[in-house]
Amino acid sequence: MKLSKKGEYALRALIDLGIAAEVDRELVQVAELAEKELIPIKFLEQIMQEMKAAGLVVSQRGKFGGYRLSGPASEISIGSVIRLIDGPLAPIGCVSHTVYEKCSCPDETHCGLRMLMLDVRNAIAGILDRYSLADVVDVTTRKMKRNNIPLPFSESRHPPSGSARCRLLPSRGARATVPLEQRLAPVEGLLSNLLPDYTI
Amino acid sequence: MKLSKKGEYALRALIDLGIAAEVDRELVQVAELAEKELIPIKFLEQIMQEMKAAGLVVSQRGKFGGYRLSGPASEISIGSVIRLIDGPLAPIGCVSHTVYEKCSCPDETHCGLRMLMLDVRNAIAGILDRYSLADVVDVTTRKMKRNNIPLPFSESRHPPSGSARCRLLPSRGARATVPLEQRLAPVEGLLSNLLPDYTI
DNA sequence: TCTAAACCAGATTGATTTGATAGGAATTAA
DNA sequence: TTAATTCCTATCAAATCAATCTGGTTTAGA
Repeated sequence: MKLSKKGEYALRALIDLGIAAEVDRELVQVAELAEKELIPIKFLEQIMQEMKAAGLVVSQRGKFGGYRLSGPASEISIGSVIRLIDGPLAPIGCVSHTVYEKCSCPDETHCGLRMLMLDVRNAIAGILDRYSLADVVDVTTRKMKRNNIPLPFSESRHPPSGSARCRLLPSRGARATVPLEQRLAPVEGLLSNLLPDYTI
Repeated sequence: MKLSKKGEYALRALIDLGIAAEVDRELVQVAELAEKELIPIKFLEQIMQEMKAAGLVVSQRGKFGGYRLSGPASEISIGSVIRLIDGPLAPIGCVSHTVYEKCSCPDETHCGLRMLMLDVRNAIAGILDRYSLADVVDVTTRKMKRNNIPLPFSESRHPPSGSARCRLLPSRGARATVPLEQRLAPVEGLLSNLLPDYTI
C-alpha cells in the first residue's frame, strides 16, 4: 500500500509551489525545490516535467525561469496527482474505478477479498479525492504560523534588481477553496484531528 | 497503493481455508487451493510456508496432508496478514505505526503531506484491522448461499475409504466472531453496502 | 552578442522487488 | 515400499524504482 518516492516528491513539490503562490512568489526553480525538500535535483526535474505535461504546473524557461502551479491549488485534488504519478489508488485492479482490470480469481462477484478491497479503495479515494492541494497547503501554513515559523519562498531567489516586479499571476484575492469546516465531517483521524483550529 | 500479488494470493488462500473450516473440511492441499484460485502452485507453496512460519496456518505433512487455519478465523485480522506479506499498511514510512521510518522531509511536524498520509493510513488500518478473516468468509459464504452456489471444499479430496473420519479440529459450534451488526457502523462503502443483509 | 541559468529530453544504470520456477529432501498414509 | 504431499533452498527473469548522465534549448541580462 505504498506511495512511491516519486509520488511523494511530486506532492511535496506541489505543496511548495502552493505555498509559494500563497506568498505571491511567482516562480520557483527546481534547484530550490530540490534543496528545500532534499530531493535529488535531476530526479525532481523529471517529475516536474511529467507534471507539466499533465498540465498541473507551468514553466518559464531560461534564466530566472522556474515553475508555478498552472491554476488555483483548490482545483488540484491529491488523488489526481497520485493517479498521475503512481497509477490507480485501488489496492487491486478489479476494484479500480479509473483503470479497472479483471483479476485472476474464478468468481469476481463472490470474492470476499474484492468486496473488502473495494471498501479500502473507497476509503483511500474518499480522502485523496476529497482534499485538494489547497487544503494541504492551508493546513501546513496555518501550523507554521501558529508555531511562528516563517513561510518559505517569501523571497524571490533571483530578483537581480531591487523592488517591484510585474506579477505573472493575477492576484487571486481571497482563497477560492471551500473551507474545510463546511465539508463532510471526517470520522476518524482526519486532518482536523491534527488541527485544533478545525473543531468538528 | 498496491496490494502485491503475493498478498492477494495469501488472502485468497486464507479465505479458502476459512471456508473449508466452515464446512468441516479439515485439510486442504496446496494443489487444490492453487487450482481453485488459479495461483501458480509453487508460488503458493512458498506463501503457505511463510504463513505457516508466522503461525497463521498449520500443516500436515505427507500423503493426504495439507493446510488448515491454526485457529479461529475470527482471530486473524486482515491487516496482520497484509503486514506479514507486504509490510506496513502506511503509504509512507513516517506515518507507520508498526514500522516507523524517518522520512527525508526537512520538518516532519510541519509536513502537510505527512498529516494527510496519516489519515490515509488510519483509514486503511481502520478497515483492515477491524475486519477479521471470519468476516470476509462470512460475507462470502452468505452471498454464495443467497445465489445458490454450493460452497467449495465440501468434499474432502482424498477420503480413500468411505465415510466418517476422525476430526482434527474440535467443532467450533457456533461462530465465535462478534457479528458485524454490533460493530462500529461504517460510514461509506463498507462491506455492508454490498450486503443488503446488513442494514445500518 | 555573449553567457550563465534554467528548463527540456532521452538514454542509461543499478538496485530492489515481484512473481515465479526447479529440483529434490523429508514425511506420511496406505 | 510406493505414491502423494509438504518442506526447503536456490535460482531466475522481468518489471519497477530511484536516480544519474549527457547534451540539448531557451531566455534574461551584462
